[in-house]
Amino acid sequence: MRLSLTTWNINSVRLRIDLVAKFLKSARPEVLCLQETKCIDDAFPLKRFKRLGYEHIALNGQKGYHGVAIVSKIPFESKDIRTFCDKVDSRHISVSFGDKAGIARPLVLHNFYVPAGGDIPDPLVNEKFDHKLRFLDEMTACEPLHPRGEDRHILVGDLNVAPHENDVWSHKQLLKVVSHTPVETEKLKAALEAGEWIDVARDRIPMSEKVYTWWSYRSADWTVGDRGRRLDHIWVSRALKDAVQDFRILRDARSWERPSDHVPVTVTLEV
DNA sequence: ATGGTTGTCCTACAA
Repeated sequence: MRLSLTTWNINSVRLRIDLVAKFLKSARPEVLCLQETKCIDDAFPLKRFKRLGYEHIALNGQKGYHGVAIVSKIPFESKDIRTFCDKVDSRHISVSFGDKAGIARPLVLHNFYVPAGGDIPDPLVNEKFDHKLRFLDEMTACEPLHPRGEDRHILVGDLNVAPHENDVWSHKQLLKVVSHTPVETEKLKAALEAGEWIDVARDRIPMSEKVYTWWSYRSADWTVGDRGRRLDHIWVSRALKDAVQDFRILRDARSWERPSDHVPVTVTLEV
């Protein structure tokens, strides 16, 4: 069975529901993981997704900020929500796929929205950066994020860290910019290694090649200088490494009308 | 150059 799965920080699902519909109609992934939905669950555009054929929906929203969702064409067995750093922020949701979807060996999917961390990369002065670092530490320590043996787990989301030199437009110029500071990149790599995850983008694309999924709104023309960062990630457990058939970043979506600053990132697996 | 833009929801705040 082909399972295509997209992660996309949508920066308000209500404002951009037409862009989401446009994407789903053309790409038709089985599963879409959204971050920064920015609405309470009662305000989520459920009917629109159902009309598009995405009838199975798991929500963890909050008013105005953050918010994650998983919308799916195939049914899931169970849903789980975790909290981090003793906050009620909506930054995680997970589901598992199994018999109901015709999948014999279970698949567990985690969708994350890691704190952005504010502007100043010093945890002593900037509480938001401190929160981000503690959040990453908790991810590393979180036992359910340590798939072992034949466990088939997928972790996606806006992790708000660009871990490698070629995950940013200028390694040198971004070393003191939140998202690419050594303390963050080391903590993200620690989380990856603790779970023995495969970073699908870097498993498929040579380290020497620039790869971005986000371009700031704070420039008149996002294409000038191609000043992007790779903040959105898809990780799979080792048991799924050879199941990966395709990986793509829909860069074009950054040019759509009233776009999100992030673009959809899709993996296709043979499960 | 130390700016710049966007979204939520009403005034700053988070990203």
